[in-house]
Amino acid sequence: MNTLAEENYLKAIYHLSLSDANVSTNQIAAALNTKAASVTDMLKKLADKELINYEKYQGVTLTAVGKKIALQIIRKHRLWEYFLVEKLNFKWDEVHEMAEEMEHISSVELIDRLDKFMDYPKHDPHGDPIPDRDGNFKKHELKPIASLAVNEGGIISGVRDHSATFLQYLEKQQLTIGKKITVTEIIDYDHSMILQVEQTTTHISREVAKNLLIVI
Amino acid sequence: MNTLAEENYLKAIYHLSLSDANVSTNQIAAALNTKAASVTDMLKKLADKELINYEKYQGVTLTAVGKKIALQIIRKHRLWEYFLVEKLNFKWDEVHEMAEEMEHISSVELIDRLDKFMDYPKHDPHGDPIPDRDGNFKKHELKPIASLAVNEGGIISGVRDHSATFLQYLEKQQLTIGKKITVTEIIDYDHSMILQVEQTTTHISREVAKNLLIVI
DNA sequence: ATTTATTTTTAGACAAGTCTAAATTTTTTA
DNA sequence: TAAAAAATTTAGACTTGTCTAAAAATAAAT
Repeated sequence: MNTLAEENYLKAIYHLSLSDANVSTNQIAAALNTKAASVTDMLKKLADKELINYEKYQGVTLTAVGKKIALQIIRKHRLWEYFLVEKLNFKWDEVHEMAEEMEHISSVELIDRLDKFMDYPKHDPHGDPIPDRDGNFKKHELKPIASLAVNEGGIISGVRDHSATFLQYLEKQQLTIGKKITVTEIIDYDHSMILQVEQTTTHISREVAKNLLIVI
Repeated sequence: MNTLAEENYLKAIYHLSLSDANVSTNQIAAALNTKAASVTDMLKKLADKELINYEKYQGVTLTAVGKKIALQIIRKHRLWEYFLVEKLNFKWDEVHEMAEEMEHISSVELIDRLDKFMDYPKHDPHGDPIPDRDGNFKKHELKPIASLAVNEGGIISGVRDHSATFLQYLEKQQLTIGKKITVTEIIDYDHSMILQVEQTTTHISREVAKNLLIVI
């Protein structure tokens, strides 16, 4: 199998390649809190194992095999997050670090049984889709609240920022997954938005509106 | 915290020190499938961290701190084994390897919540006691069936050999935790024993009788 | 009580993964 | 399009944990 470091690189490359097809050395270094020189060393090893396509100075993409491994790790991460929240009653801002460790437990049988135990959840506590055992998942169309006009709305279904502070803020404002929201006003000056959230009214900054995702 | 290797050494030393107060380099090497030279290196590191008492050529004992860490790891191992068997329906001979990985998940809060989720089990699927969060557990008096005389008996409550092949054999013979057994005959020639196990009669070798433990 | 055998430690080496500093390539900008 | 800036790679070093081979210490045996 692959080492812990290799798994973390593949996962980071996968996530980064969602926004940029070609992932750069510096992007990876930033994501993994390491130095560009270290990344270059590892990229060579991953290329030798044919898990990434790598040309010096040109950035990387995952091979089919590399992508599959990355998706298995993400599957494990998200299933464990679901377990921690739904079975052990952790809050959604508390589970990331633990899942970072748990995603490296190797047994496939274990994760399939965990999936069954929880009745095959489709999304983790932050709304991110959980790939099935073959790495497939359907990405529903998420858009940031910031992209809405007045009187438009939808169901809160995901976040772009997964930091604990952002999640805690949302929790406090009751802006959690599943809530129905409608934009009632957009302030010209700073593009902040006033939302109708079920019974109540909330005022959010553009920063927040950009990081909170809905499905229409 | 401690590295994975350090944790495995502490755990191995703990287990070995149950039979020998002073644990030798070679015993540790055998337990961890490594070489004596590697063990010596690690013993120096653990001694520097004051997790073991180590005098060259004299073997080692755990310090109070080292023992506490070892017991936390064993607590985690056994709770995860219980989870795998009771919640995910694995068989008792399938869980050891998975728990070997899971025992290194660091969060104490996680393991305490897992403990609560399962309603504070006292024993793992093999009958071994699960230490509480402070490392305490009461060891009930287990004795091998081999030590019994005719007409004596008890409740199967543990195993000395944790290998999958032994556990599978016991499963097939219905010699599982909780079963009440009585010795009906001991064969002089090979010290094998005939047992009454609930409704049925089973013949076991001395080898098996030495590795199957009961409480009277 | 020496010699022999066993156990343990030391010395030196290696792989994985990381780092800093310097060199090289690519990109940007004037 | 040449010079400056930014990004990337190379070179060499360090740590952790492991190994083999040789040396040293302890235990066993004649």
